[in-house]
Amino acid sequence: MKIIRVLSEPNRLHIVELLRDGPLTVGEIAAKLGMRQPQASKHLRVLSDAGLVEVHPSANRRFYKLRSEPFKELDTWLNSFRSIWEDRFDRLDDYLHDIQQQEKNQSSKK
Amino acid sequence: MKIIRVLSEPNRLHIVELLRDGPLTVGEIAAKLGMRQPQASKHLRVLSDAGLVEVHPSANRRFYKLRSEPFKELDTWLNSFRSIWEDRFDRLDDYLHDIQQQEKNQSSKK
DNA sequence: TATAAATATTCCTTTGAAAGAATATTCCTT
DNA sequence: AAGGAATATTCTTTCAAAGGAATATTTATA
Repeated sequence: MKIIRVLSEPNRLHIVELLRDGPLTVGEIAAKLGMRQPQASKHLRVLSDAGLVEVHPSANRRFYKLRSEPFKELDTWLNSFRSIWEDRFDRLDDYLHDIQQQEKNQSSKK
Repeated sequence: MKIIRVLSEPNRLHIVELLRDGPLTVGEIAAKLGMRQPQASKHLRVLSDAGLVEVHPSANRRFYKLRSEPFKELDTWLNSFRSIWEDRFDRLDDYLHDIQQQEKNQSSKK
């Protein structure tokens, strides 16, 4: 789950969202994000090391493009939580409520 | 997308995965993760501030439980990247699957 | 080949967040 | 009311990672 750690940096999240619409060069990314080129390169290095992007050199420039695997992985992980928001979990509230009642009764029992 | 920044800390990711199986108290979490109680409390504070968990006090203890909204939000965000890893052939299947999910959600919403 | 454009790397400084330790708070039990 | 268990908070220290600035590298073109 490297993707989460890597995307926790706001600029990198932004870069990934830019690349959602297609590959871009370093310069284009730097310009769109209002950052200097070295910073863009550094963030792209981190993204590349984590496997989130791949590079396609073209003449002078380098196009960065999203890779799918990390997103698939995140999707799989997220799916393991799906039962939580499909509201099968609400009876746990009742369970906790029962616990509270039991303890209340015990304490007032003597 | 606070959820990504909050889950970038490994211990917090671990806590969330523990809570996937149901609510736990601070002490239980600290024990299972081999960390000291104050650290557990501090991480839970961060998770709580970000809306990832909610608290259910019960006598001496406090049960922490996952909230669904941030996960839904992450799911929505992730879906905006789905075209990247599921091109042309699978599109129809995904569309149908999404429709089914939507109907499921609607019916459980009431 | 020299120069310019695009990109990468290195070094240094700064900053934010996590850990550690001690203490405070809350609530139950006796 | 006192003591104890569970949890929260505060303060300090530590450390990794991001930014800034300068420079190196690569590739194209004159």
